[in-house]
Amino acid sequence: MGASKIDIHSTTQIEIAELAKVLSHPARVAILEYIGKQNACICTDLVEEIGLSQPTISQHLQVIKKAGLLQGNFEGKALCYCINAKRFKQFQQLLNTFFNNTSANCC
Amino acid sequence: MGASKIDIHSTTQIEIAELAKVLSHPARVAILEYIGKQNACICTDLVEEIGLSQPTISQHLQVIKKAGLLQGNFEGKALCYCINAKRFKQFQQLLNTFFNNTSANCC
DNA sequence: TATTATTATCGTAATATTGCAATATTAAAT
DNA sequence: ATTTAATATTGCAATATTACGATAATAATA
Repeated sequence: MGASKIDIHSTTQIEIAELAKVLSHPARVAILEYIGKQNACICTDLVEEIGLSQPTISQHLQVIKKAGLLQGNFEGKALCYCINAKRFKQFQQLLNTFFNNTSANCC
Repeated sequence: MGASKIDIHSTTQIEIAELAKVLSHPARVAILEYIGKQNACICTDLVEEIGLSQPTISQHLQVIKKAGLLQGNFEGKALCYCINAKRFKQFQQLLNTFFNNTSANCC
């Protein structure tokens, strides 16, 4: 096969996986860190900041965007990327709930 | 290409990505949830619990193990899987540090 | 309107992931 | 020592991801 059998899992499990996938590549971690560090919204220099080609950065941005973690102006020149704080917080809470419900109680 | 250019990223970024990759598949989220829910260490019925074949479950367990999130007895019969609480906590803290350092301050 | 700077998309290649059937390995029990 | 129950490994097919060059699209500016 190869494709995931997502139909056998709960919606929460799927959402955790979808969001975790965003952080599952160091470039996307770096992109989020960089955008978060900037006070301004103009994030055009990600390419030389991260060290990957412009199409690759754009592709990574799509992944982050698709998960709802970015907001702003996405077309044409003078882009404005910034983190969707609400969704970002939601992500953090989802993970912390998972962590706290999954603590080990043996060994 | 296809392979990741991991050499251009910080060790923290790589570690976040490696750990996030564990949660980037709903089956692995489900496995961790199930093992965490058990009070005992014997977790042999993952196959029918999750709904994937035994080799597939085993493969997912390797991924979780490789990231250091499981501990116990890994060979032969009478397995004893449980969550490595220390590493698990470390994972949670790593993510929370990332989240707290990456909050949005524009838009 | 033409230019320019910036981002997105397309096409393609290399690698990784996901899944399972078949088989091998392991360790306890008979 | 054989059997048995449980997990790991191998081999393979299908799909997904990662990366980049070339090109298209976008919107502000000259």
